[in-house]
Amino acid sequence: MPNEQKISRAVVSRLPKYYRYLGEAHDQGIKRTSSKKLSEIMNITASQIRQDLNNFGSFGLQGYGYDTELLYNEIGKILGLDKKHKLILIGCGKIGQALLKYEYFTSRGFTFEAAFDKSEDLIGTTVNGVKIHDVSELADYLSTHHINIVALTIPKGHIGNTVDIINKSSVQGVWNFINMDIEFREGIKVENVHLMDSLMTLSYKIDEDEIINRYNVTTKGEAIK
Amino acid sequence: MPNEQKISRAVVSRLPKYYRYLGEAHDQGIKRTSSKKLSEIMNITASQIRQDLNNFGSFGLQGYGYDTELLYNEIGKILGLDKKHKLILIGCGKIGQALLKYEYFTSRGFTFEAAFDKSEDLIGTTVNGVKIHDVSELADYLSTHHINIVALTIPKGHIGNTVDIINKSSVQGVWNFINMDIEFREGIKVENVHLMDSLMTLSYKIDEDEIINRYNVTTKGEAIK
DNA sequence: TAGATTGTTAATCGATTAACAATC
DNA sequence: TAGATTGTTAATCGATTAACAATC
Repeated sequence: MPNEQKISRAVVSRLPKYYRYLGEAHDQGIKRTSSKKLSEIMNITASQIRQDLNNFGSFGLQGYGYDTELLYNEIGKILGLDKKHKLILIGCGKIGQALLKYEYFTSRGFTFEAAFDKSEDLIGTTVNGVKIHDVSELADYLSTHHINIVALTIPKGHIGNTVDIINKSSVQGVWNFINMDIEFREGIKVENVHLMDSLMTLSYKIDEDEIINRYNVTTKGEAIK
Repeated sequence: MPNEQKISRAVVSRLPKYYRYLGEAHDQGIKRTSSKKLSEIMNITASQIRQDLNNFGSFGLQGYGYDTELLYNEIGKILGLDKKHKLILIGCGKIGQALLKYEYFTSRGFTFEAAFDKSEDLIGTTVNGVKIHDVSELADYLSTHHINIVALTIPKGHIGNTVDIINKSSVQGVWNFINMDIEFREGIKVENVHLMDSLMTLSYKIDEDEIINRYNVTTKGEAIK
């Protein structure tokens, strides 16, 4: 609150990657690492790694480097993985069910407490131990259970009053798989997974050289010569 | 080739977003727009929008703005959406099947030609009209069919020689849902969907203020006063 | 001790924002 | 014509890289 010095999104986006590589190193029994060693396996400069870490503290030792496990755990704490996170799922289509079944989330402290759908065929059934409720019970559920994160996996056209219900709850974050940007109330953090955007980006990359050339030649005089 | 002036990743990541908003405006019958109007609905500065577009050409008219449909189509072309893309799916779990069923991909020219899995229960069946083959036929399939993009949705531990097979094929891009960074041969473009990273990022955002405070107080002297 | 590597400051590079002439 | 808005150049801001003193 006093020192509201935000960390840049570029840094934050690298944290899970550090966590992943440190976890692998730790699993391989590597007790000690350094910004130089990490930079080689991660394709990030050693300087950037040290700068990134220094946003949060000093975790290394001069002349030695970093203790793999210690750094792994520290980054885990920065990412909030030392806490339990309670999730609910709204929308139990294929993607939603995939999330319910992905054990890796549970092992990192993210557990689905309930799921919601409007399909009669799904309501009352259970996926990986998680019960699917009628979505009409959503507002009531959220007012009687403390939930940290909502995973939103309903089709774009079926949102209805879901956003309102979430805004009136004490939910802290929304993991949004719907292919649109949704504004929630102040205080609710949003992380988007826009699959269509991702696929379009891949399509762009594939033809990038050709595309740049096309537009350079067409529109920029000097590019012809 | 002559003017290999790469476009920054920051710009590229905004292109699908422009495409999305322009598509919505077009659907609403809005014939004409401007960097100012777009900036208001997209929370991007007008200046940045104009800079981004100018990487590819001049699509507007002074004093007028942009023709919604024209700009929509131009960005579509930049993203390669004027071409057909043939995909195959490797790994027919829940996420894979979700991809097979998502009609929006097809409507943008991305079609799944075949799917592969190792489960006896799935081989020979069909999901949304796409036949599931034995993964042992993958190398043979890729050598006899021209495929642009591979969607990789197998569990981390079951990769086997899949990467080798892809590297030996003429595939242009890999849409990777496996929670690890995979190096493919030169020329194959990769787009990652790291769901665990995404969820960790959300977890970070939720506790961001607290985390920054914790580390500031602990490690930075001046933050205490 | 000599070598290694951090934490951190300074330099560079790149991306975003501002400004404005051109012109519809 | 007057007003609007582009395309583009210049200014600013922020992120990355380089350098190095501190020190294990």
